[in-house]
Amino acid sequence: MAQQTQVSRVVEYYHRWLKKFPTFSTLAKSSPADVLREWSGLGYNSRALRFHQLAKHVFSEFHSRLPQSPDELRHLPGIGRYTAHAVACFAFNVHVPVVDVNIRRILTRYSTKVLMASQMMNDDDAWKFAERALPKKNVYDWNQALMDLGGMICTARNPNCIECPINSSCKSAFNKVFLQRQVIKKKNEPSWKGIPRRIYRGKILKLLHFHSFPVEEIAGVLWKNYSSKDIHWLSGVLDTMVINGLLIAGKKKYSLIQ
DNA sequence: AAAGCGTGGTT
DNA sequence: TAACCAAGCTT
Repeated sequence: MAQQTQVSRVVEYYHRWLKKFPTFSTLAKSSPADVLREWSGLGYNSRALRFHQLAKHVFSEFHSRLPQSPDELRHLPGIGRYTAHAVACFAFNVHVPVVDVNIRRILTRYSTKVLMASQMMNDDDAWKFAERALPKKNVYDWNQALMDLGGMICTARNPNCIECPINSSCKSAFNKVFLQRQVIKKKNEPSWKGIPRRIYRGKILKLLHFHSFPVEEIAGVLWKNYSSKDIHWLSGVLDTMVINGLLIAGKKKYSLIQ
């Protein structure tokens, strides 16, 4: 849930989720529709489907027990390098580093001498650094502390170097030029009628929470009036969502997978 | 391997 | 207020 999402926003979903799906078994036996409805509002809906897939896999193949090593965890759907290490460390107290966006930012700032480009250290370098810096004991606390430092002090914008416990050895402490502003890169994300496609996808998914609709009715909800080109574009979006496993296409209607 | 993915709070 | 940002991952 916390992938690319603030923990503060996750907390309530986390508790609701565990109440509804207390075990891998219950999650595995639920429908994608249930899972997506419960996830609604958190964003990145594919994560919910992958979590569902993960639960099915862990339930049927691993007797509802997660593996404890990052290498094994990594094979599971939705589990990448970060999450594998985070679960290993925080759930099973395995002696491994963790590199999330906060820690990568800290490591970058801490070790960067050249302040021209406010580029983040590349992922492999960050992981090597984190591995090398890992203490012999209390790795759980170490990783938590770094993430908290990144979240509360060494923030992306306006880091509070004055209160930072490592400001005396940090290469970019108090350096405004470097710390002020992050890289400005434009996404140029796909859009239609000036609205990003992901916004449509979110609306569509929510619209289909409890009813199935044909393309025309979905279009009617999205736009006051629409053309055949709009229908064509929308059909493409819906088909992609079907491919993504978010929807199924019936004879005439689209719906969640019950 | 760069693009694409949700949403809501902050600056 | 438009742009940035967030316990990343998949294709």
